[in-house]
Amino acid sequence: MAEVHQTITVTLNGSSKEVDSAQTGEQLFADNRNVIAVSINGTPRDIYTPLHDGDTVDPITLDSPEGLAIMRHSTTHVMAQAVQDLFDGVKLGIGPVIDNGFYYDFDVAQPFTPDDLKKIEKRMQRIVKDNQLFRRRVVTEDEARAEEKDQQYKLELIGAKESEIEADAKTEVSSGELSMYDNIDRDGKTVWKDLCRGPHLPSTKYIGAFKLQRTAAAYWRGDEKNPMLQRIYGTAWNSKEELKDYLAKLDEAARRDHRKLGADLDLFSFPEEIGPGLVVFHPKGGTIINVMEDYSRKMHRRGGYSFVQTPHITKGGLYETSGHLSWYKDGMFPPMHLDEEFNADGSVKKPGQDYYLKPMNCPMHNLIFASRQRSYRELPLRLFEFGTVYRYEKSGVVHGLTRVRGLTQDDSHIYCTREQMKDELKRILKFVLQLLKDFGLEDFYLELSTKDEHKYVGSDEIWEEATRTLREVGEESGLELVDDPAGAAFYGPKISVQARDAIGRTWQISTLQLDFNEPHLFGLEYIDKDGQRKEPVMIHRALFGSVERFFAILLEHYAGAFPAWLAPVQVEGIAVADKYNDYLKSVFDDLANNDIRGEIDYSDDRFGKKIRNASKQKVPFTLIAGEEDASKNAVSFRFRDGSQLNGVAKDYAVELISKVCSTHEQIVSDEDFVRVSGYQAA
RNA sequence: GCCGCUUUAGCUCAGUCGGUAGAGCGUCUCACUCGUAAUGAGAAGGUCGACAGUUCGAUUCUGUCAAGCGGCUCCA
Repeated sequence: MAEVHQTITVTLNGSSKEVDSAQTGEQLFADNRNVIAVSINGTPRDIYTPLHDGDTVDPITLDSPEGLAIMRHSTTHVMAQAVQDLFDGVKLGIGPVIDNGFYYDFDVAQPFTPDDLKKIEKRMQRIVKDNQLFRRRVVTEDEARAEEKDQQYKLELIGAKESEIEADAKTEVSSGELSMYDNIDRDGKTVWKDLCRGPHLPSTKYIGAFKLQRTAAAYWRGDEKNPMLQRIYGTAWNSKEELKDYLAKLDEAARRDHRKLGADLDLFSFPEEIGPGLVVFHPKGGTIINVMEDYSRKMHRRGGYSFVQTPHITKGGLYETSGHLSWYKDGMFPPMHLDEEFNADGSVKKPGQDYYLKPMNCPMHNLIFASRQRSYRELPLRLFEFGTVYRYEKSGVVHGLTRVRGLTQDDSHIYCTREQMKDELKRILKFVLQLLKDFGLEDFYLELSTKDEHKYVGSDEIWEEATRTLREVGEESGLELVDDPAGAAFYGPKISVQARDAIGRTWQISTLQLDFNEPHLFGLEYIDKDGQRKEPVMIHRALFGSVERFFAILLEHYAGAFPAWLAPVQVEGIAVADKYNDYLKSVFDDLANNDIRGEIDYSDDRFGKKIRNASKQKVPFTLIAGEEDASKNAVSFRFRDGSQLNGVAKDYAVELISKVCSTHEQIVSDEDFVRVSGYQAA
């Protein structure tokens, strides 16, 4: 077939350009070897994709986010090829790009071993070295079926409607047409092929540095009724340095793991005798929890909240009314059946009662609201409690302090009128952000979770109003607002506050949920100005979320080096020799009288060892006393970075420490200390 | 709950090709009394996760269970 050359006009770098119709991105951007694909009218395509008159064409370079994703996706193809080379009868699932890397799901006879991963990685290196071309080939549905006849999972995707395809699977079959990608070796032979939407790199040589990280199992299409496939996770970067940096970041995250720090710093444990997901806080962890709760109580007192207290168990009827029993029965501990009595013939004389551990505080707060007639003058009524709840989390999901079976929520339910609700929500959001900032988190964004069509109660109108109100509050906050479709609880939409920690990870922390349903289910009402009974609106909110989880987040955020106000031991005392212990004790008595948490190391370790221990325990301030200090009635400070402030008069030292511990400042050096305390040299 | 891996002293980990175990740190004791990240010596500490099975004999092999880890699903 003879090629018909004609001149077409494309928009390139914002200006029109006339080019030969045989030209593709490959020729247009030939001078920049970093261009590995093109964006045609906003859609990423392979670099050799034919252009048409009127197209807007932009280069996609390897170092752009799109380019990096294309490189990672091409790497998963290489991985799949390596796996099929090395193992027989492998069926392919899907192989999408994820944050920082990629995965591919395989149906194999035997799960992969760490050794297998090494072999696969080696094979991948060879494929990359071979410099195979990635070539796209459009196929009809019938052709695709014929080519993938042994690949049951691909066949399923070929048959699926666009709307039935999960986000991750769209890398394979979305965009209206089906295509196969062939890997072609130097001899022009197709050595491997995969059903894929693309785009891909021009060839494997553009693949930078990659590493296979771990294997895991995953249900086909994320459904636990489907077969389990073996997933291999990998990460890929444009250079060895970037890969190294990324792996270092993972190491840093592992170093901060709250489970490890919790043991190292003697903060908490999960005794096997108690059961999975049930934590005990040791004295130091308990101290931190107390400081957190005390501060939170103080802020809530100032914020116009009323403190309530409710029991840990209840008759089941309460959760039937709220709907939790029908929605979350599997997530609740099974009931205790009490007070059942039988007749002599074995028949039931008295049916008895089912009592449940409470999974939620809201129904109990509703009963407090309903305990007497309420006036509009009382609204907004803000009930607050550190409420401990128990949830029967499935065995495989329990994880450190972030997913437990017993947890304490800093839970509040706010009852207000529809007119008040928007202002109240804004007020709460402000309150939340202030509190989180006081704990040292600074970088936030919001997520708006909307109705799950398969899991909700109440009318569409109510959901719309609630969602619209939350969206307005979110938008007016000035923070970034991200949508989370179908993420809401069954009773109402929510805004959650996401915070970035010291190493850039995001955590969902506070939630604000708007609920028009529960007040109705519980028949809550107040008497309005006009004497009419009206239904209040209810706002559910937790700021820490769970105290345990927030504790874990802080622990990881600070890597165990808490600012002084939160630190379990604020000051460690180390005498240069035993004979100065009594002198040091007099300083620590003064500190204790000023509510400073101090501890003297009376062990018979040597001085250097005591310094090392205090340092490993990440105590903010170490006070040292030896001959030089005692003779001058002074002490010497040592800070976390090893810097010092020597010969500070004893009383002045106590004053300075009291002052800095009343702030929320993070102090790591003598300079920080001088700045925050206002220290003046004598 | 599902898939895979793991479980040896308080912690981190060696080890036994089936004949009931060892180090470092920590703990305790003694000596040392020392000025900024590990003083020295000694001692205690383990039914080798639990229960079955195979075996003359099981920490080791097999099975079941439990707990932990990495994921999946779930998360009011």
